[in-house]
Amino acid sequence: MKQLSPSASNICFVAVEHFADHGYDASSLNEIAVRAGMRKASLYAHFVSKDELFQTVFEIALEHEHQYIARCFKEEAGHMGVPGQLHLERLIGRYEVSAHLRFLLRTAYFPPADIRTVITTGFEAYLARIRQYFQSAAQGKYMSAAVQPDELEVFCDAYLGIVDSLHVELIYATPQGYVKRLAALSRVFSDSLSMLEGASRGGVRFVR
Amino acid sequence: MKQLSPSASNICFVAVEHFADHGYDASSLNEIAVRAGMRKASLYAHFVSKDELFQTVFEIALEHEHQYIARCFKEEAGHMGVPGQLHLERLIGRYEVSAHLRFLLRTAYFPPADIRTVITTGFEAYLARIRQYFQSAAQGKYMSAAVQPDELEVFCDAYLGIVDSLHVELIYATPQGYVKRLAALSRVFSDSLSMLEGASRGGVRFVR
Amino acid sequence: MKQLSPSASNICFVAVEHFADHGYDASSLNEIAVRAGMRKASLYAHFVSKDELFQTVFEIALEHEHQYIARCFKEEAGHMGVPGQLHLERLIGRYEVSAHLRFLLRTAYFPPADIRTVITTGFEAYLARIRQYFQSAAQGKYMSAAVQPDELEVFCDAYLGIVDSLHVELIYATPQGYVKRLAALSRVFSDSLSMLEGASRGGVRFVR
Amino acid sequence: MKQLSPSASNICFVAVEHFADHGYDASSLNEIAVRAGMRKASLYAHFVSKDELFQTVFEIALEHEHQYIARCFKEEAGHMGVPGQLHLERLIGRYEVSAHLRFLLRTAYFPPADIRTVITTGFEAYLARIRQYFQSAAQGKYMSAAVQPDELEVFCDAYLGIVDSLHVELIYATPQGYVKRLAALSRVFSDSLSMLEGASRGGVRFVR
DNA sequence: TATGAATGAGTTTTCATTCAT
DNA sequence: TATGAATGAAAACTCATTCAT
Repeated sequence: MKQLSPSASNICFVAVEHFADHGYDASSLNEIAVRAGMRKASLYAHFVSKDELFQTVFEIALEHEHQYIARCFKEEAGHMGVPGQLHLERLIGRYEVSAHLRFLLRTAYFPPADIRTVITTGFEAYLARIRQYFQSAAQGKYMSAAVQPDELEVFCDAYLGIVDSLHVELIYATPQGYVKRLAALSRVFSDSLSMLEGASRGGVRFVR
Repeated sequence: MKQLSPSASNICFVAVEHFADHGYDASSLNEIAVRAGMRKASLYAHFVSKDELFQTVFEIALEHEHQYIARCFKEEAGHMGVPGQLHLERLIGRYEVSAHLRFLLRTAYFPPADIRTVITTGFEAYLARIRQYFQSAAQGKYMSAAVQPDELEVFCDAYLGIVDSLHVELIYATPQGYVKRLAALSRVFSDSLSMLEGASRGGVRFVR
Repeated sequence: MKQLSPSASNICFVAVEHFADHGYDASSLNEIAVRAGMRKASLYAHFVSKDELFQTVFEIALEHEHQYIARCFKEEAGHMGVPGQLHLERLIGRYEVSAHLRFLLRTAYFPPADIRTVITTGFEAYLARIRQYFQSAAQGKYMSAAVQPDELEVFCDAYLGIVDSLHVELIYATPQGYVKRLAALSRVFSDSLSMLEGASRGGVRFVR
Repeated sequence: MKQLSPSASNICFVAVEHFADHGYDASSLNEIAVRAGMRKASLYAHFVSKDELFQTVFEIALEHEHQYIARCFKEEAGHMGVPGQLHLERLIGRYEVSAHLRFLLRTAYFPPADIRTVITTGFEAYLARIRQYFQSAAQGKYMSAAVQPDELEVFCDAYLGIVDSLHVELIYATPQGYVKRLAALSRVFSDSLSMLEGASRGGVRFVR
């Protein structure tokens, strides 16, 4: 990712919000420009087209969220509890705070037709990263040796499924809905995890 | 919902597809008209505005999917297995076949700003309906008397969470992804359900 | 002027108001039709085009106002006072009450380009009629033999000028303005008339 | 009134003519643009809407005619003769020469519904200015001390009435008509004025 | 006589993009 | 790097008119 000038950065900063709120089609370069403190034509000194701006913003958003995910799982490292729990719990706060995440989800779910591939590729990498972190955490923690690789795969899939489910809840529902859904899915998830180990040793549960 | 003339119906038929594929903003009345075999101006003999067309299409889509859901759960009635299983398994087929469902999800997740409320209200009713069916199925089946109301609530929440998770998978991912996710979430879900009953009687599992 | 069917009459009745309020260009056949209790297409069973409707309405309006003028001057016949006084005094009431008059003035002042000639010709006939009535009244009353023909002509011109001046006041101003203007112009007019006869015989004045 | 760029000025120059000839509704931005040597879309670099263009043109027209009126009465200052005479005599020339005046009258008489208030307010100020000038001239000239304030008011009203009457004549009639009407109203007006002073000193007459 | 449906031409307006400065 | 001006293309929408029924 190439380095951006301060002006270009500022444009991107404004643009993420705008694209996140309105989507690609309903976003106007004019509005973005004005909010960035310049005229529409000036954007073209920084980006060759709406598409390029959008893609740049996408890369930045990806980068931001990649790093966020890394921090999130790093912080969790020492903790007990179900792997990935911290990430799930913080998702709602992150969503409110990070236009990058809001942009990312909107764009990933319904990418502009012309750049579908780029978007899809990027977002899959993002999810793969989450999966990777979860997997490591899961392996590193309590599942040590006993767990079969294909069992692990199942829990990775389920975890990502839960992540997406919460994403959607964030997109169209209320905070109360999010909390309920998080509780429900966490419960189910940890129930299942606990069965892995056998009731004898006592399952790990998400706690809220 | 008022009765539509054949022409108006045809327009809607074309429009669902179009809106589902491109979203509200990127859809052009011109294209819809041409695909419906008429000129742009003729649309206005049937719908007073793009908004009205869109909302009509939304109502139709809701109606269609309401009925689909009803059929789906009705058919499942006699079956054994986890409640709502049939719905989940058929989701991918439905998504491929029903522009109404594709339209519904896209619209619900990112509604046009001007009619957000209408859309949200309608979609919440749709989800509430699914929850209702699941709940009935769950009560009617194996959970009989023993299950506490708040436990049931949790499983309803989890079920809807799974539904949304699969929706998202359908929207941005491949069929393989869908199958894996369905398996994973089903496994987790039925694990958790099985714990409800106690290991003694042997848990019910989703089977694929 | 051809006889109109009841439906056609009703359309015209609605149309005068509409044209008077919005002018030719800003009037829509759709609105006129709806207010006349039918659909746009049905208008064409009665009039071959917007133009023809407009012209028919114009003829009707002319006819109405011709008759009104006749009544007005006839009623004045026996009265003392300045000739044409009654007409001037009643103008404001007529304007409020008669969409035909409002239509007539608007149309005469700014006729649709395509039918300028027709309109102009018609309206000039209307003014000529007023002039005629005024002239007769003037001759018949106190100006008897002594007044030179060219003097009479001047007062005719002045009278029509006053009429137009009041028309304009009605069009763009308030009732108070009308009253003031009427008083002022009447005063001036009767002053001048009174000089015709010489102070000896005592001038006739408009009185309000 | 904000300063206009040369392009914007040129557009306005073209637009006054167009609006004066066709009125608001029958004027097309496309035609105005083309006559101004540009494409339709370019207008929007200078004016945000048809309304804004129209209002700007209205302000310009008002300004122009305000200044014209000022010049007219200033030039008359030294003259003998009836106050406001010069203005009346030059009206026809002004009307032919000044699209601004033609625009002003058309717009004032039948303003677009949406901006009626703005138009009315502006035009009333224009008329008030004329009245003011006339009043000063009348006071300054021969009416010195003897004339009662309410008498003066009457002549102001009459003068404005005459102005409007001539306006209308310009709008719908021929130059010959104008000349006749001017003569007639001037005669009547000066007759009445002359009565003010008493026959002894000899009245002032409009002469043509 | 009335109308639902269709349509060509035209409306105002928006937008991404270009280019000379 | 920034911008004012211009523009082609397209948007949503309106309108008078036609025509089969």
